[in-house]
Order: sequence, then structure tokens, then C-alpha cells
Amino acid sequence: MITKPKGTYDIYGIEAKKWQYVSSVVDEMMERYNYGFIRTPIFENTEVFHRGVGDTTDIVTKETYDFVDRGKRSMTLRPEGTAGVVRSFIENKMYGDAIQPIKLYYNGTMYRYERPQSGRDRELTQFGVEVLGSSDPSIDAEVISIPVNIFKLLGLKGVKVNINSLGDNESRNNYRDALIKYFKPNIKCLCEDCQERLEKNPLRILDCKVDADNEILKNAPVMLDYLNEESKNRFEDVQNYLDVLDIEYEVNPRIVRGLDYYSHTVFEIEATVKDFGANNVIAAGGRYDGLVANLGGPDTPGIGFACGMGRLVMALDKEGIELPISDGIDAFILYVNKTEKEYAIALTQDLRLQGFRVETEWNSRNLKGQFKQADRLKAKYLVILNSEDLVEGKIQVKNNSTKETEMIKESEIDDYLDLNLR
RNA sequence: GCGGAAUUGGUGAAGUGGUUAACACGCCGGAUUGUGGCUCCGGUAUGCAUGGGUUCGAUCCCCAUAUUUCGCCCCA
Repeated sequence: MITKPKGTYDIYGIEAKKWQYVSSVVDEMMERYNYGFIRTPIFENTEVFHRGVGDTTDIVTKETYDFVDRGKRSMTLRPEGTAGVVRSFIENKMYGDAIQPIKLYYNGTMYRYERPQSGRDRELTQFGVEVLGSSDPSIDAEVISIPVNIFKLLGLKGVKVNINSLGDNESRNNYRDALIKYFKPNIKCLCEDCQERLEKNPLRILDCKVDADNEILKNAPVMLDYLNEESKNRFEDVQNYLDVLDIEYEVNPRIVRGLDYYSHTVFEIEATVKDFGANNVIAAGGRYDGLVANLGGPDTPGIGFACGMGRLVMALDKEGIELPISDGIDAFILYVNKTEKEYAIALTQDLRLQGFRVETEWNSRNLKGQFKQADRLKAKYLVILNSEDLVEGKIQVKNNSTKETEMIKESEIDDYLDLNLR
């Protein structure tokens, strides 16, 4: 049997309906926030991600889907949304647009060459926003508020916002040095992975699960103490605006995020639902003031977030939230002989064109089978055709919950359904 | 890239080194010659992930591979 590639998913049936519904809520919310939809390519020149994300980390060296196309160009399936959007921002010279800042949102699939595990697939769907051209702390608060309000609209309750500030380059470098200085003498007390992190990315030691309760880690220098005056004020402003927007949050100095391009505000939104497993962060993001310049554009500040659709839907499921998904059809049309069948498929189309959700029999089942089928489809009404009735211009309609049956004129079927269903 | 667990039909699954691989649900058909959802009867895996090996004989034991799943690394 031919199977789907490792780490990918087929989403259909009720699951697909949930995804579509969540997407529609996202669209609706983005519309209200005045973010314009942007659709960028699913693959880009490899360079976009190497320069965007930095090409020393594991991310780019072993966790992207790379391929060489027939023109010998090196391509990469997008592992995240930001780099492509920024590339587009630069290429289309959006920095010259009359309306600033540029506010964009996307919703699409991303690809990561990882070993699949709970909440982490090789193909994932994310939506997110990017705001380019504003460094005002109030826009940071807006960007954080968007996923929070989307979750609220969906009915998700167990949501926790963690924020932190990495400060500007100066602050971050000072902090980095301080961390290395602090950990170096005690390095033997940390786990093996942390010993390696000290060289590669000391900030991530703070995020370690193994050493989470380690005294050495608890007493480590705190980022916030290393923010310079300007960065500190900026972070306070962000918090102030979050308060103004009535967004609950917690300052968590351990939120560091992985990448170099982040500066100032970083945040993670976790689902606090039980049994969620290790990957409970459903949305995350931060400010990336250096990224546009890194990718060859004019020095432009930016901030964004991304939200994993799969994890979000999973969180909704775990909380037992019922989404308003329209389930069941308006009517099922039953028939037996050929005359009735012809009438049935014509009537089916006719009613559909008038806006009803209608289905009929396609597998030549007997009447009993058709009743069963109608029930499975959760048909609200049954239209039972009979050649003799049709000769008289009449149709039998049965309410499938009360079982009441009525004979009506065939010309009145749409009015009848209209009256009873709407 | 590293480690643990798993893999039997449409589904949930039982099972054993040796004739026809339980049981349940579902589905299809019939009892009921055009009005069902109950009941009863019948039909539904030449097959136990794939490839090797051990054996007189393997779905069952061993090895490898794939996939699933849970972790680690990493996390955009």
C-alpha cells in the first residue's frame, strides 16, 4: 500500500470542518484588525532561510527540507512563515507604501525535517502575522493580543501568555557574556546537553528541562537585570499597553526563543490543558528588528507571531469545546424506480440551487438502506418519491425527528422546507 | 541525529511454533413483493507491516527495514 510520507497528515471529515471553522475565525479576526492576507511560495531559495534564520544552528543544517531543482537551484520548503514574508516585503518594496506600518497575515503549511512526535509533524499548518515598519511598543501589545483574542473567540480557556524581553543587541550581548561567566565555573553540575549549550546558545540553558530545578540555574543572572535603560523602558511600555488592553500575562525570564534575530519582546502562549504532552506552546513570536536588514532590505523593525493550527485544534478538543460546525443535511431524497430516480436527481439539484443541503441515493440501495443512509447523514427531512404521487403532482415529506408525514404539492417543496428549516 | 514502545480485516481487537485466525461493531443481502431505525438468518482476512533467518513447520522465535507512537536533541 502506498502510504503518506512520514510525519504528514490527511485531514478530512469532521476534522477538516474544524480546521475550516478555525481558519474562518482567523480570517474574520484578521479582517477586523486590518491585517491583509499574504500568500507566499511554499518553497523559496534556500538562501532566504539561511540568511533569515542564521545558518549555524541545527535548524538550518539538519531540519529543513532542501532539494535541488532541475535548474540546479537550491530550494527549501518553508520551515516557517516569517522569512518568506520579509523577503516579499523587500522584493515588493512595501516599505515604500503609503500606508505604514505594513500589517500582514498568512495561513499555510510549513515543512520541517524532524523526527515526528506529539504535536510535531513534518508538515504543519500555521497562521500568523507580521508587522513591518513600527517599533512602537503598542504594536507589540497588539500582536500579542491577536492570538489571545482569537483563542477567546474560539472559546479556549486554558491559555497563558508568557513574555520576556531580550533587549537590544547591546543588552543581549552583555547578558550572554554574564551567563557564560556565571555558568563556566559550575558547568560540571549541569546536564550534558547544557554543557554543549554553553558554547552554542547559552540562553537556552535557562530553558532546560533537566536542570529546571537546579539551584545553579535558579540563581542564574536574569535577563531583565541586564537590559539597558532604553530597553527596560521599552519593555515596561509593552507591559503597560498589555494592561490597557486587559491582556493577562506573566513575565517569564526563561522565555528566550531560539534564534539570534529576536530582540526586545518575545512571547509564548501555552495551552494549560491537561494531558497536552511536552509541546503545549500553541503560539509564539517576538520582535525581529534586524531581520529585514539581514535579508538585504532597508533597516526596518518587525514583529510577529505564529500559531500552530494542529496544536490549536488539539487544545480545543482537549478542552471539549464544541465548535459551531453545521452537521447534517436538510433533506434526503428517496426513490426506487427509474422514473423516480430521474425526478430525484433533478429535484436534488433544484433544491441545492435554492440553498438547501440536499443528498440523494447514489448506490442503488433498497428503501431500507436509503432510510439508514439518510439517518447517517442526519437528514432533517426525508422526501420520499412515489411514481403514483408524482403523476398527481404530489410529494411525500417526512420530518425525520417527529416522523410526521405530509403530502404536499411538488411545486411547494421549496417553500415547505424554507418554512420549516429557516 | 539518538532512545523506548507498537504494527493482526472497514473498525475495536483476541490468539497459538502445527488442520478452517475467536469475538464484537460496521457494512452488504434476506426474512419484510415500496416506508426504515428492534429482532432473526446469511455473507464479509488464501491473511497476521515488509524483507531475510532459525525450524520438518512461523502470524507466533531472531535480525534488518518501514511506518505509528512517546521522549531526547532542536524548536522557526
